[in-house]
Amino acid sequence: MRISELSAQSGVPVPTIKYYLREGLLPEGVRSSATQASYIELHLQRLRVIRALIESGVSVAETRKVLDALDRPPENAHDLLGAAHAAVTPTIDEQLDVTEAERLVAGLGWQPGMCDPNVLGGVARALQGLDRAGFRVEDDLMAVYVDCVQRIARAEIAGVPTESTEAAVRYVVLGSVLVEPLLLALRRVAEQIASAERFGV
Amino acid sequence: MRISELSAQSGVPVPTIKYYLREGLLPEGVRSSATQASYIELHLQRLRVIRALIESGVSVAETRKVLDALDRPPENAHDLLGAAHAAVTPTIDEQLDVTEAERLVAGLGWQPGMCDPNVLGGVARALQGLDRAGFRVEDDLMAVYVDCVQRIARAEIAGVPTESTEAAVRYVVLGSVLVEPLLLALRRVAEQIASAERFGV
DNA sequence: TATATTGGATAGTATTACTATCGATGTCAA
DNA sequence: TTGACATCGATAGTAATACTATCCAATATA
Repeated sequence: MRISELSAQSGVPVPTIKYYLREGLLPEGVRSSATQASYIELHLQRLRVIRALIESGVSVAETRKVLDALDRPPENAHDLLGAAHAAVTPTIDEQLDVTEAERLVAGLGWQPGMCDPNVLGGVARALQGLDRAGFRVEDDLMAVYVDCVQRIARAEIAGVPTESTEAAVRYVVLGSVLVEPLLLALRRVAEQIASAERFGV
Repeated sequence: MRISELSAQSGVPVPTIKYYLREGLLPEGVRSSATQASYIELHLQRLRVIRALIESGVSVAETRKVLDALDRPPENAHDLLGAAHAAVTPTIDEQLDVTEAERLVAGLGWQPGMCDPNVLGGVARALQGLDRAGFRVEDDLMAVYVDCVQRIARAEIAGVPTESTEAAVRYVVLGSVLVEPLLLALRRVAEQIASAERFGV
């Protein structure tokens, strides 16, 4: 497959594919001469993953990190998940108070050192944003949030395929990132329906 | 309060405040002369909301729409939620197939016309992204997602305060948008914990 | 052999979210 | 009252991001 066919099959313009090659998102094709390289099905798949990530709001730089995690999977599944999360979680600054976040995730069975500091910091940052905006989440609602994410996470982790590392890697890395827009979109639909139920159409 | 004090109190630089004024995110202060305006507590609050939204990943243009919904609330709470969702949901293009999305949200009690087409389209777009990336969500996991967002949405809508329109507006508009980062962050922590439980530390 | 395509390099563009500067006007402390 | 400083409003500049366009020499392909 030449680059023009890769473009036709994927719907991604040739200059954009070249850009992804330059940025290291897409591995080079097999060079047959100075001005020829051939691409295979793998490149097409990868290109689709790239588009899905970018359209999910993941930046090019983060996409590269996610793909790196896909390509060079850490020793075990747990570190792999950490790598995927680290790729899409901005690093936090030091002066963020995580005590409230720690208290909150204690309800998830969290104990010190149990997860990536940046991921915990993400909770702290979200709480800070709510607080600064003067928005308070009631305790019982927060309990619902915590309980639901726990159910979701357990169902997700229970479903990690074990037949091949390859499959597990895809599942964990893509699942943690690509499902996010789905969850947010579903929540909006559910909110509109619940609102219609309560306030009439 | 002069603009410099507004800046000091909020931590937002003066040129940025001027930018928000220009963009219509922040209402003008009371003009006392050609080169003087005074700002009140309301401006400080509004500025904090603006920062919280923008740091949640909402664009300036979307933030303006969210704030418009806060300021000129529609007749009823249901339309209000729709306005908030519309402000942060990109409009979808026509050639998106929503049949799969409709089938999915049927589990939420959805029926045709029950929610904003763009919000439903958001589900369709998320499903398309997963599909294009070759990622399949198993039916039982999807059922957990649907069940959880329903529980979350019902708890949220049940908690809408009724004592004042002002409070209801804040709750619905900010709650639907500002809670998103919190949910995603909590899910990541829950995933890491569930992963640690399953695969050992 | 004529035409088209490719790879690689470089430069240009559109958008977003600020950030800086300026001049006329205005405030306030000494 | 005088002089330093602040403010408003307008305009222009900047940094980052994600492409998009153009060019050239080197092949392919018809």
